[in-house]
Amino acid sequence: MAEKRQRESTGFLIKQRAFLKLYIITNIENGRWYGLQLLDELKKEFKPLGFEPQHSEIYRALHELEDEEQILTKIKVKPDGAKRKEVVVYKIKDMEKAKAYKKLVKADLERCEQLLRKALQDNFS
Amino acid sequence: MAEKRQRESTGFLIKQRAFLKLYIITNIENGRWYGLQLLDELKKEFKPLGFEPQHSEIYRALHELEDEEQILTKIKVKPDGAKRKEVVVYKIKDMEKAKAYKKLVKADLERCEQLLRKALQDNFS
DNA sequence: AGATGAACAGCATGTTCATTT
DNA sequence: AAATGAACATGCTGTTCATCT
Repeated sequence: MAEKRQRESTGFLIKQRAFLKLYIITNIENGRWYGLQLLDELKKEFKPLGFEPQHSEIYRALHELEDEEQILTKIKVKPDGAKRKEVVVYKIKDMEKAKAYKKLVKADLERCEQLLRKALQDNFS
Repeated sequence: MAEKRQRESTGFLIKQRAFLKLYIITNIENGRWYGLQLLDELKKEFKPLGFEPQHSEIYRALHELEDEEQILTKIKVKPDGAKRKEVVVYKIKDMEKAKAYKKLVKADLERCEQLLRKALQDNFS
């Protein structure tokens, strides 16, 4: 029944998922958001830099932040006028874990920045 | 018989393959190199930043630079003492293409740097 | 149409194996 | 063992489909 060996990272650049999780946490620290709302916001932010995330990645990030990281909880909210579908709004569940997660990602972002910086220096000067 | 639709990039960070190709070109501009030699050199360079590329990625990068990009050519060389296997050494075949490729990657690296920079600013200040 | 979620599919890349000297 | 190359395996993420209001 097929052992599944897991695969190691070679430590290249940060994954999109982690990058988005960081932004999601920060946004939710400042108020409640639901999935597509976050998608719109992030698309708007990154489009000038050529990056347009996909809705499914946002949902996957949210689900992992809830189930695995245990950083967020969700509340289902029926919107006002209510001809639209109910919305799944998230808020911070564990502020300590949120902080710890952000700290990790920060370190990785800085490492990645150094990698890119180094590449620019090593290959163009 | 199964049409294969191809998939678009969302434009997140640069791929490892392109990153390595850039370094390979630059190294080969300054002399001849073969695969494992490049691997050792690059591992040494990046290890302090937590990145350790794999031998197969180097070979794939070299093969693509030869076959698809048409930037390199190879020469098989029998090493001196010659108890070791012959070595596949590469040199620049098309300098113009090499320059053009590097220019593209440079632009992408700068874009990626901005993305990371932005993330650090947006989430930590 | 707006929102959420899951299934499906491709692709980049990590892992292993084969071959040669 | 050093070197090259290819086959195989897995995880990330893009695409599509289903369901609901």
